[in-house]
Amino acid sequence: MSLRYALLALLSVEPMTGYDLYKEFESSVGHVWHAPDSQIYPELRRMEKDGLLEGEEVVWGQRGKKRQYHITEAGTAAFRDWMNGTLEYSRVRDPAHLKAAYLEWAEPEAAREQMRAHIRHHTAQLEQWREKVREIEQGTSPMLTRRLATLPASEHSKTTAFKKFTYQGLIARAEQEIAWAQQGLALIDELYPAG
Amino acid sequence: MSLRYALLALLSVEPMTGYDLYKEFESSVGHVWHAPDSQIYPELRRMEKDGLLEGEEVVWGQRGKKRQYHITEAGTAAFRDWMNGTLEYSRVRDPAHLKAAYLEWAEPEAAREQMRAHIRHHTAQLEQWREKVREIEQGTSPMLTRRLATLPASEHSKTTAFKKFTYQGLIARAEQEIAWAQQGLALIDELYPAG
DNA sequence: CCCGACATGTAAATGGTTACATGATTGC
DNA sequence: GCAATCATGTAACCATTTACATGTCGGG
Repeated sequence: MSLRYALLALLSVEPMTGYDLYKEFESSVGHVWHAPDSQIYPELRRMEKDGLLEGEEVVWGQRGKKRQYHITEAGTAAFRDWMNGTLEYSRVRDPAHLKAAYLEWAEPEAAREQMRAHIRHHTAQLEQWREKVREIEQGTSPMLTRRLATLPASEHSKTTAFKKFTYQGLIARAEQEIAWAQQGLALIDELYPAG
Repeated sequence: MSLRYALLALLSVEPMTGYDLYKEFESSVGHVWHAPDSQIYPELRRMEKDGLLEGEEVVWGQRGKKRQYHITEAGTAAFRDWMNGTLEYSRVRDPAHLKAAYLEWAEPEAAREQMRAHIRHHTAQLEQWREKVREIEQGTSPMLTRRLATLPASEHSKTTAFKKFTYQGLIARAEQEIAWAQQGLALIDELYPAG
C-alpha cells in the first residue's frame, strides 16, 4: 500500500495530473518507488473516493481536458499518520541471492555473466542516485526546489538532509552489491581455474 | 516466478512433501526466499501438471497419507536452464527508503523509532545469516550435508563456497542497512537538538 | 485423551505487471 | 501532416497475503 503514500508525498507539494505523477515515477520518486501508469490512474480514483484527494477537470487546448488532483486535509493527515506509524517489514524475497546460493548448477560462464549483470544493474542505479545527490547539493532538483518554496526557511535543512540521507543509503547499498558481485567473480575464477 | 525455482532447488536434493518444503521455507531457504504453505501446495500441483515434478501418495500411519514429490528430468533441465539464463531485475520498491525521504513529516521520536525498527529488523536477519555461515563452516547444516552426500567429493567445495558467498552478501547488506539507520539516528539528533 | 506437530488444501483480497486501446496537443 | 508527448484508462493475468478449514499422527 506504499503507492498511495508515494502519491500523497508528491501531491503534498502541489496539485498534479495522473500523467504528471507518472512522469515523476519515471524519474525522481521512481528511484525509490516504481509504478506504471496503469496502476497510478485507478489508485488516484480510489484515493479521491476515500477523500484523500480532490480532482477537478482542467481544460487543455481546444477539445482536451485533464484531471488535476490536490491533496485534502484528510490526505495530509493520512500521510502524516503513515509517517508517524511503524513500517511492516516483509519477508525476504531475493532472486539474485537465491540464484547465487545454487551457482554450482550454472556453467562457469553463465555464473560470471550473472555476476556481471548484478554489477551492471547496481552500477546503473548508483549513477542515477549519485546524480540525485548532486542535484540536491546544487539545488537543481526541480521537485525539491518546488517543495522548499512551500516551506519556511527553517524547514529547508531538514527536508534537504533527509532526501540526501535516503539517496546516500541507496548508494551505499548499491556499492555493497557491486563489491559482493566482484567477490563472486573472483570466487568463480578460483573454483574453475581453467574455465 | 522464483518460487518455482526455489522449490526445484530443494527437490533436486531429495524427494519431499509439501509440508517438508514448507518447513524448509521457514528455516533454510526462508532466509533468501519466503513462501507460505498456501502458496507452496498449489504451486507443487501446477509443477506436477507441467511435468517438472512427479508426486506419489505415501502412506502415513494408519489412515493418513502424504504426497511426496520428486524432481523429473524435465524439472532438472528447467532448473539448470534458469541457472544458466539471466535474471530480470525488477524496479525499485523500497518502503523504508521511501519513508526516509520524507522523514521531516514525522515527529522526531517517530523518526527515531523508524530508524530503530530498521536496526532491529536487520540485526535479527544478520544473526540468522551469521548462524547459517557458522553451520556451513562447521558442516552442521542438515540440508547442505544431504546435498553434499549426493555429490562427488570434487563438487563439495563449489557447493559449499557458493552458499557461504550468498550468506556473506546478505550479511554485508544487513550491516550496511544498520550503519545507514545509525547515521539516520545521528542526523535526527542533529536536526532536532532539543527533542 | 489431549496437544503439538504433521499434512493439505480453498477462498478472497491485494498488489503489481503486461498488453491493449484511444484520443488530443504541440512543435517541427 | 507527422511524430513525440500529453492524457487516461480497461482487461487479463500473475504473485502474494491472509484467513479459513479440516483432519491425522505420535508422544506424554
